[in-house]
Amino acid sequence: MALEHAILVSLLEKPGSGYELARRFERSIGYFWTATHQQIYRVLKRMEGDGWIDVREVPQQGRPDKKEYSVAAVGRAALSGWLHEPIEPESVRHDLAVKIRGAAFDDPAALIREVERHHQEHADRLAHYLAGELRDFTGPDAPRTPDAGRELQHAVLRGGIAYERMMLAWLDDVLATLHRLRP
Amino acid sequence: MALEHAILVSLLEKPGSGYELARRFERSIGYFWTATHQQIYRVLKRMEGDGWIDVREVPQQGRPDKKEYSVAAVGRAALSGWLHEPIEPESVRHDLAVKIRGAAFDDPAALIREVERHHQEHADRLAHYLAGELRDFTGPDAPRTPDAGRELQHAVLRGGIAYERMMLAWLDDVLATLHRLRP
DNA sequence: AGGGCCATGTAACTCGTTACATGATTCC
DNA sequence: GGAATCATGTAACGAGTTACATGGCCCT
Repeated sequence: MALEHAILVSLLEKPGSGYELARRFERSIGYFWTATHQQIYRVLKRMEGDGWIDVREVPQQGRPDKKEYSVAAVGRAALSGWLHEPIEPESVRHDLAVKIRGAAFDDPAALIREVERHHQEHADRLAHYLAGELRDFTGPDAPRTPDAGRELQHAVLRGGIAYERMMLAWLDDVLATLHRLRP
Repeated sequence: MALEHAILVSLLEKPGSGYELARRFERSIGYFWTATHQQIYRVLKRMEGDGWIDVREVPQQGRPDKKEYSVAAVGRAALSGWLHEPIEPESVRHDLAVKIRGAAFDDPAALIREVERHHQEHADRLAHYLAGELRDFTGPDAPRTPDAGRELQHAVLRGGIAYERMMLAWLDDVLATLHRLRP
């Protein structure tokens, strides 16, 4: 539902091709929304058909030509409309929680490795976000000029950081529980 | 991908009908997985066809008859297999984060109401989880006998609690940011 | 008489994932 | 020579959402 809106926001921040959008969804946008290039190309087609975005063919040397998309007036209006209508808080989906409750009917100790893997993955993500924060917001090379857009991006990033820290603490808790259950 | 496994876990904890499963997915299971009754009935059909679960028609008085499902040996094996294969940590999806970044191209102050609504909703969920924790795990009426299944359920619930607390703190942060950006 | 709960489902649609496909350039 | 990056897509399938449908019981 919100993929088209996420694309609009990203294109407003900076116009770009489907490929570039896919890369952004792997990086900065990735900590609150994910999408593959297949999905993105499909949605871009539809958005173009609906007049939400404009395309510009950009010939390039040494690499394939690309289509650069930018937000049209209709798209901006669509985004504004969406921003003003209320949405429901997301419901969470945690495969791992299903596994943890399922472990009661299997071998709980066998889950330890899996939980440790997840712990590592979240630690990596946290490190990545913290590096980004230092680079773009709190480090010495970060811009000092006040900018609403940057402030809001930073607030979202802080959300990603808080999420990863919470997950790490909880996974520690789960690991302790699993160890306690061992014979 | 994990809905069928979530159903298996729930049916192992206690057999029940599609309707009862739907209710559980609104309550206890709801803090790590959601599903509507339409989805559940569809998947139950498939699982029954695959021999994962057994059905028993239960005639009732004063209410419609129901089909009580329980996990068959094949289903137990399927769950065990799934528990032993690694899964990737979930990627997050946050509509609200899209909105916050989008607010830079609209009126940031208009988002305050929306963020406050989400704050309220998460506060409600937290209160609900804490009440459940007191009732089932930490209160005076909670069972005292050591039980691996209960320990694991409690660990998952602590995850839900940690998540809601994190969200509340982050939404406070976002609100402060939005107020700071006001003229 | 009307609303809510119990109980089961079908149908249509959108969204997301996985696999397949192509082709040039750059770097090691 | 082979892998990685840039760049765009199609096709098939599985998962999730929304709307519609039925019908009896219980309570006010």
